[in-house]
Amino acid sequence: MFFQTLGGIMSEYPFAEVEKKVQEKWENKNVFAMSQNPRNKYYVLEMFAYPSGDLHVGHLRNYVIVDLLARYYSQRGFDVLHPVGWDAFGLPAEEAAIKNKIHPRKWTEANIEKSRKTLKSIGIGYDWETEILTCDPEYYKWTQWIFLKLLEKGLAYQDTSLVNWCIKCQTVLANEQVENGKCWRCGSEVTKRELKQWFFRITQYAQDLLDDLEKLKEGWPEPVITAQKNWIGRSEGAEIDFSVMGKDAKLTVFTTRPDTLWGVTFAAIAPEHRLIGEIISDSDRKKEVEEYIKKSVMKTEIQRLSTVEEKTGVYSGVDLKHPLTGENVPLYICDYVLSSYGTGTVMGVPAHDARDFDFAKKYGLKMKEVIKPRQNTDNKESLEEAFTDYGILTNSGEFSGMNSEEAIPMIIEFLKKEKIGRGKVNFKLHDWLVSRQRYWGAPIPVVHCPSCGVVPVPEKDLPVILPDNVEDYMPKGKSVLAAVDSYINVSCPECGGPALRDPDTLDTFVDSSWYQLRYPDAKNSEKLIDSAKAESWLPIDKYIGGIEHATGHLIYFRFITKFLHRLGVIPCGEPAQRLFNQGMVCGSDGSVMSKSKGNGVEAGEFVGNYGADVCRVTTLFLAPPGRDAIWSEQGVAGAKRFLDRVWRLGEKYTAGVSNGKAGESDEKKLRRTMNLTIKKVTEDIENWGFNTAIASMMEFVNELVPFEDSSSYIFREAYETLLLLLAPFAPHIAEYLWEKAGKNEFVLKSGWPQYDPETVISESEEIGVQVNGKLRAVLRLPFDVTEDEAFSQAAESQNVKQYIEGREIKKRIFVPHRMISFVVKA
RNA sequence: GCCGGGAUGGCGAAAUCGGUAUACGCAGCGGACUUAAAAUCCGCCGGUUUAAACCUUGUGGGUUCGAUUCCCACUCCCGGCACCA
Repeated sequence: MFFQTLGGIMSEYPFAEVEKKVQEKWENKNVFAMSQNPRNKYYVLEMFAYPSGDLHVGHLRNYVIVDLLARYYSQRGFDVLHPVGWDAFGLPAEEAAIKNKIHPRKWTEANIEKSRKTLKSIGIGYDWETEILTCDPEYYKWTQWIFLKLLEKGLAYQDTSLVNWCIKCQTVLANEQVENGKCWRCGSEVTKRELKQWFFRITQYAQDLLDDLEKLKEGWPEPVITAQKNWIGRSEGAEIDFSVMGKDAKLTVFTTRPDTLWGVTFAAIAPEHRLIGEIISDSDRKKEVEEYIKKSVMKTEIQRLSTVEEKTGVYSGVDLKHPLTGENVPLYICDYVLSSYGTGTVMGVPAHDARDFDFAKKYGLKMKEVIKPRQNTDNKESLEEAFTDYGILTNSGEFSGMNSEEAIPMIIEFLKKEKIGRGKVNFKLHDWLVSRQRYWGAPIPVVHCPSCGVVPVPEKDLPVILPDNVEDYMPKGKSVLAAVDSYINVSCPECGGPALRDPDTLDTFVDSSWYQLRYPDAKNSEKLIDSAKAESWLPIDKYIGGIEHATGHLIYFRFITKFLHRLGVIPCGEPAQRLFNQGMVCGSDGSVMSKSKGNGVEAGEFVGNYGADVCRVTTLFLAPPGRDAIWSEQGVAGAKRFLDRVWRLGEKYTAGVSNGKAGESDEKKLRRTMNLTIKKVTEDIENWGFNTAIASMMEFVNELVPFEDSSSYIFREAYETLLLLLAPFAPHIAEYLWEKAGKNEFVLKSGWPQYDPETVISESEEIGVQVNGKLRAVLRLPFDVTEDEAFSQAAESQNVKQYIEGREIKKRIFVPHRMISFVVKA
C-alpha cells in the first residue's frame, strides 16, 4: 500500500514500483498504438537518431519534449502518431567492427536494444509496432527503390569528382570527417583524389526548394529558413564568352555584375578547370603553370580553411580577348577561383571587386574604373579599395551614364544579341554526392555490364541485400564490397552476361531523407506507403530537432519529399509543417554533452536513481526548450520535492479528511487558481514554455497543500485537474494517481481541462501608483473600479499625497488592472 | 568578414501589442517538529539602509508620464557559413 503514512514519516513518491507498474499497464493495453483510421491526426516526430548506445540526458531532452506533445495532443482528442526508428547505417558501426572485430550489424542491434530499454524506462509513449531500422532490408528496399526512380528520371548520375582521400586509411572521407585538413580518425593529411561517384541532381530542385521556403515561413524557425536560403545561394547574372587569343577556343565566365564588363583587366581560372590543359598546351609558361596547379590542388583543403587574405596565382602565358573592346586580357590560374561554382572562370575587375582588387594589387595589374559612386564624386588619384556598390557607369561605351540597375538587363540583352553572352542564374547548392566506398550502408542497386553499361537492378529484384559474410572491413582503396566475390559478381539483368554490382553504398543522409514517410505504413511490403495512409497521416505536424541539421538533413529531406510528391507517391510537397529547434544540453564544462567528451550524464543511470518522472520534470524545468542549457543536478531536488508533494496530495485526497471547514473565500481562491493554472499550462504548452507551465503547476500545488478541507468538492476537482495537467509532464505518477482516484480510463484518454473565464476574475487586485514614472504606492482596488474612483483613491493614498500635493497635475493615466500614473509639474 | 542567437539576484530562470522587474525552483539564513539528524512545515532572501529614500535587467545615448521590452551606437559570449565572382 502506497497510501499509508507510516509512523509520521512523510511519504515520498515510490517511483520504482509505480513507474514499473504503470509502464506494464501501458504496454499490456497497447495505449500508444496508432489509429488505423484517424479522423483528427497529429503526427509528431523527433529527428532520427543514430544508435550510439547509451543515451545521455542531453538526448533525453528531445525525447521528453516530443513525448510531452504527443501526450498533450492525445488528451486533446487527436489521433497521435508518435513513432520511433533508428538511423542505423553509418561509419561508427564499421569503426567498431574494425576495432573490436564485431559485426556492424551485431554492434548496431546491441546498441539499439540498449537505447530501446532506456527509452522505455523513461516511459516515452511510442507505438513500437511502427519502429523502423534503416539497415533492415525491408526498409532499404525502398531506399533503393527511390534511387532507381531518381535514376529513371535522370536525377541520379555518375560523374568523376575530386573527393577527400585519406592516404593512411585508404578511404574517402565526407567533408564533415575532415577536420582542419586532417583525417578525423588518424590525423594524417587529407588529399584530393578523382573518383567516379554517384550524384543526385538536387540542383534541379534548387528553385523549388528556395520558392517553397515561403510556405514554411510560418511554421519553421527563421534561422533555418535563412540558412537554407544562403545555402541554396541563388544569384542572378550573366555568362560572358571570352575567346582565347591565337586559338579556336573560348572561356566563359559568370558574373553578377555585367555592368562592370568594361572594367575587366584580367581573367582568372580555377586550377582544377578541365580546359586548362588544352589552353596552355603551347604556352611558354606551361611548366610554371603545371607546378602551380599541382601545388594548389594538393593543398586545397588546408588553404580553404586558412587563407582569406593571401591570393595567389600564376600567369598562364595566354591572353583572352575582351569581347567588347578587343583588348588583351591576361589569363591567370588562381586558387581563389572555385572550380565548383559558376563556370570555374571569372573576369577580373579590380576597381569593383574586393578580391580582384587584392589580386591585382599584388601582381601589379591594371585597374580600370567604370562605376562611379552616385554621391560625392571626389576623384581620387589612386584607388584605396574597390568600389563594389551599384553606381553610374562610365567609360562603358554607349552604356556610360546609366545606373547599374538599368544597365545590367540592357547589357545582358546586348550580349545575347551579339551572341557573346546570356543571362544566367547560378546556385551555390551542389549536386548531392551519395556514394560511399563503405560497407555499412544501403547497396546501390545498379549493375555494371561490359556490354550494356550501367543497368539498374529490376524493381522485382529489390532489395539488393548487403552481404553479411565479410571478414575484413578495412577499406583498401575501394569499397569493401568489391572484394566480396559472391556479392560483386552477378549476371547482367539485360543480357545475362557476366557483370559486376556497384561496390558502393549510399550516404546515410539518403536513408534519413524519406523515413518520415514510412512510419504510417511501416510494414507494407508492396509499396513505400499506401496512398490512403499517406493521405491521412502526412505531412508531419511537428518536427523537433537541432539546428545543426539546417542545411544537411533538412535540405535532403525536403528534396526527396518533393521528388516523391512529383512522382505521385505522396500528397504533400513539404515534409513537415512545423519545425522546432530544441537547444543543446551542455555538460558541466559548458561544452555540448557527448560521449566522446566524457561529459555526459548517462540517462539510464539517472532514471534508475531518481525515476522517470523526476528526470522528465528536471529536464523540462531546466530551461525553455529552445535555449541551450547546462546540465546540473541542482534542479533534481526541486523536481523531486514537487512530485513528492503531489504524491502526498494523493494521500490527502484518498483520506478525504476535513481538518476544519474551508472558508468560502478560500474555495473561491482555489477555484480561481485552478482555472488560471489550466489557462497558463495550456498556453505555455502551445508556446513551448514547458518550464513556466511547470512553475504554474508548482504554484497550484503550493496552494493545494495547505488547503484545509480535502473532502470538499473544490479540492477534489482541483486535484483531479492537476493530474490531467501534469500527465504530459510526469505521466507515471499522474496515471497511477488517476487510477487511485477511481478513474477507469487512462489519463491519456481522459481529456484536457477547459478553463472558465468567469472564475479567473478576482474581486480586487493590486494596482501600482506612479508619480512621474516612479512607483509610490500599491493599492488594492475592486476589479471593476472606475477610472475616476481609481484616481481619487490613489490621490488620497498617504505616500502619493506627499508627491502630488500642491503641484499642478499635468496628466493622469489609468491602465485598467495595471497602473495608475500621475504626471506633475516639478 | 557575413549571418543568426544570447547577456536579468549567489545559481537555473520569469515578466516583452512599454505599465508594480526578479514568478517558479536551487542554494543560503531563521524558526517549528525531533533526544538528535534527515524528511516535512512556516518565514526571510538584488544592493546601500532603522525607516523613508536612492540604486539595479552587459555598456553609453535617445524616445516616453513610464523602457528588461522600442530606436541608435558599442562590448562580451555562443553557434553557423566562410574567397559563391
